[in-house]
Amino acid sequence: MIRKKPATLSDIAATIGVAPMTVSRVVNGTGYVSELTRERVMQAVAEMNYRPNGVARNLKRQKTETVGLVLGDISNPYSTEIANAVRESLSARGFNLFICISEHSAKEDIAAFDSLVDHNVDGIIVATRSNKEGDERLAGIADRNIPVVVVGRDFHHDQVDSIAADNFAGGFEATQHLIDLGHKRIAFIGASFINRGNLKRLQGYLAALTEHNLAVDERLITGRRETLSEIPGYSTEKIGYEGMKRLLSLPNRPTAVFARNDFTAVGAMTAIKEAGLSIPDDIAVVGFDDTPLAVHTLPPLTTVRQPMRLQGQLAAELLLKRIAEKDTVTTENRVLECELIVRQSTVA
Amino acid sequence: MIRKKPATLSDIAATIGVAPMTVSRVVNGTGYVSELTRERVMQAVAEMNYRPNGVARNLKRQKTETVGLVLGDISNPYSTEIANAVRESLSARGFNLFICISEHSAKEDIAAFDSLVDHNVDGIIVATRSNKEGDERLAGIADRNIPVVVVGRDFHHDQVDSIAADNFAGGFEATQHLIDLGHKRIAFIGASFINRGNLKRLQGYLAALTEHNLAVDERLITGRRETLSEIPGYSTEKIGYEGMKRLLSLPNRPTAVFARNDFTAVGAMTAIKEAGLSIPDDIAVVGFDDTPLAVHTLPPLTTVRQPMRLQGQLAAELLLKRIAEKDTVTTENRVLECELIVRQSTVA
DNA sequence: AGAACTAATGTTAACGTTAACTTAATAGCA
DNA sequence: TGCTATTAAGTTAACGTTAACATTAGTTCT
Repeated sequence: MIRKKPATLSDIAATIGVAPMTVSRVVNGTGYVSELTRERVMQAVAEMNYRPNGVARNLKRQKTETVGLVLGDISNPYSTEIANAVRESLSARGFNLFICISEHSAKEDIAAFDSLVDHNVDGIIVATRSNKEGDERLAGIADRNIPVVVVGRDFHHDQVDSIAADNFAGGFEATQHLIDLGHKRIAFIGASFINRGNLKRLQGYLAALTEHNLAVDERLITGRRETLSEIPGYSTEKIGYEGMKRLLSLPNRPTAVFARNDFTAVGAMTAIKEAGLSIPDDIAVVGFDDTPLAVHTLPPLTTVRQPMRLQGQLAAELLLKRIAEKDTVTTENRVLECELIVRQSTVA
Repeated sequence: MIRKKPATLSDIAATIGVAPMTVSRVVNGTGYVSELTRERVMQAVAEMNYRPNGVARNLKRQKTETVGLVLGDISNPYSTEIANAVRESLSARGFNLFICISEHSAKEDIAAFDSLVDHNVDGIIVATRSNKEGDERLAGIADRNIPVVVVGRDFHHDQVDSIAADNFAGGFEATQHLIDLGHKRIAFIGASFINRGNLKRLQGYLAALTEHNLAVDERLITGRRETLSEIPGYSTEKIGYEGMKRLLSLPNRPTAVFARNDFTAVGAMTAIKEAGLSIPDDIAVVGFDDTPLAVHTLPPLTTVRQPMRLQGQLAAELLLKRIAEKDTVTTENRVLECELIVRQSTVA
C-alpha cells in the first residue's frame, strides 16, 4: 500500500471549489461562513480525513499552546506527581504537555531543552537535578525570553521562577524529631559524595545535630559514589538496603536513621528486619516524601511530606502567567513548607 | 524588560550582508560556503543567540525526527522502563521523544494523540490501556498512514505493529507453579470487574485452574469496581492490601495468592504479615513484572518477569522501520515470552 | 437615496526555513 | 584557447496555515 499524503486545507478547498481561507474559517469556527458552505466543508473534511497541520499553524500563529516538562528520574513518585499535577493544570487551560526524560547526563538535559525549544513550546518546566552545562544552556534559553520555571532544584536567573520544597527545614525537622525521642546516634542514608552541598536534606540533618550539640559522625553518613541523579527511583531502595547493612555492621550501630527518601527508607527497613531487629525499638526510621507506600510499610513509615502536587500546580500556574504576560518583571521564588508525618516507624 | 523576538535566519543574513540561504548552509553544514563567510556567520549566530526555528524547519522538511509515546500510568515501572528503553533506542538514531500522559480517560487519550499528530511527530508508540473511543481515533491516525506501534495492549489494524508480553502464559505459569507446590485454594488479587476479558493474567490463572481440575471460586477473585486504568501504579499496593484483608476474613482462606503485579503483591504481603501469618508457610505469594523491588521484599517475591526493556526497544525499532520505509506492507505482532522467577515468597 | 452597516467570500502576504535552480567566478586540463 | 569542473554565492518558490485587507451583495437606518 502506498502512503498517500494527508489532505491539506487547499485540497479540501479545491474539491469543493472555495478558497482555502473559507475552509480555514470553518475549521476554526471564526469569521462569517454560510450554513451551506459550512456543511459542504465539514463533509469534505470528514470524507478526506482532514486534520489541520499543527506545524504550519504554529508557524503562522507563533505559538503552540504546548508546554514542555523535563524530568530526571521518572521512576520516582516525585516526578510522577509533579507531572500529573502539571498536566492537570495545563489541560484545564487548554495547553498540552510534552514530557522529556533526561535520566543520565547534561548531554541529555541539553538534548531535551533543545528539542522542546525547536518545537517552539510556549514554555518549559524543568525538574531535573542541576548540572553545569545543562544550566548554561537553560540560561541561554531564558535569555531568549522563553518562559522557564524550575521545580525542586537550584537555578538563579532573573527571568526564571522557581518552586521548591523546603528540604533543609524538612531534614532538620526529621532529625529533630529523632533527637526529641532521645536518639543520639542518628545515621543518614543516601548521601551524595559528589555534590553534598546540593542535598539540602542532608544539610538540614547536619544542622539539627549541630544545634543540639551532637557530634557528626561521618561513618553514620552513607551513600554512593555516583551522582544520585544517575540512580532510578525505585533502585534507591537498594541503596537504602545496602547502606543499612553497612551501618548495621558498625561496631557502634546507630539507634535511628534518616533516609533521603521513602524508597531508601523501605530498603533500610528491610535490612533491619532481616537482621532480626525491631523497628522502632532497636532502630527508628524516618523517610522523606510521604509517597503512597509509606502508609503500607510494616510498620508504617514516619516521613516528611512535601507538597508534590502543589509544586506541580504552582509551576504550571507561574509558567502560564509568564506565557500570558510576555513582559513579566517580577520573578517568584517559592519555597514550600514540608510537614513531618509521625507514624510507627519512630514511635511505637 | 521587554521580550524581544528571537533572531531569525534573515536577521543574521541581514546583519552580515549575505543571503539567508548562505546562513542556512552554514547552520546545517551543507553546500559550499567560504571559510571567511562561515566564520562571520558563526560569530553572528553566537552573538545574536540564534537557534533555528524547528517549527519552520519541520514544515519545510516535512519531518520532525520526533516520536511520541503515549503512556497511561507513569507511576508504574512498566511504563517507566518502556519509556527509558524507547528513548535510548530513539536517541541512538537521532530521534527525540515526547511523552504524553493519558491517565484517566478516552478523552485524554484522544487529546494526547491529537497533540502529537498536530506537532507532526514522525510516529507514535501507544502503551495505554485500550478503550473504544481512543482506539477509534487511533485507527483514524493509522489510516492517515502515520506510523503507529502499540505496546502491551490490544489493537488490530493492518498498518499497526504490536508488541506485548505473553500475559496469558505468564498468568498460567504463575498459577501452575502454585498448583505444583500443592496449593488448592489459590486467590487472584487485582481483577477488573469492568473488562475482565482484557486481563490476560487473570485468564491465564483461570485456565491453569481449569486444566488442573480445580474449581474456580469467585470469592477468591478480588478487585475493584473502577477500571484499573484509573488507578496509579503504586496505589495498587493499597488494592493488594485491601484485597488480601478481604481474603483473610473468608471462612476458608486461600493458601496462595497470585497478584496482578508486584505492587499488589507487596500490599498483600503487608496484610499477611500484619495478620501474624507467615509467607510462604501460611500463604504463598506470586507477583507479576519482576520490578526492582521484588528482590527487596521480605521474603523476596516470586514473580513473573516480563521483558519490559525489550518491549520498548522493539517498539522503537519497529516504529523507526515503519518511518523509514514509508510503504511497509508487513505488519508485525510480537508476543514476548515471560519467565517465572521463583523466590522465597512461594518456596522457603 | 446615500451612508453605514452586516454577511459571505476572496486575495495577498507572511510565519522561518530550505530544496532546487541559477549565476558567476575561478581552476584545471586537453 | 576553449571547455568542463568546482566553488561560492544568490534567487525563487514552496511547506500549510491564517491575519489583514479587499470585494461584493444585501440590509438597515436616517
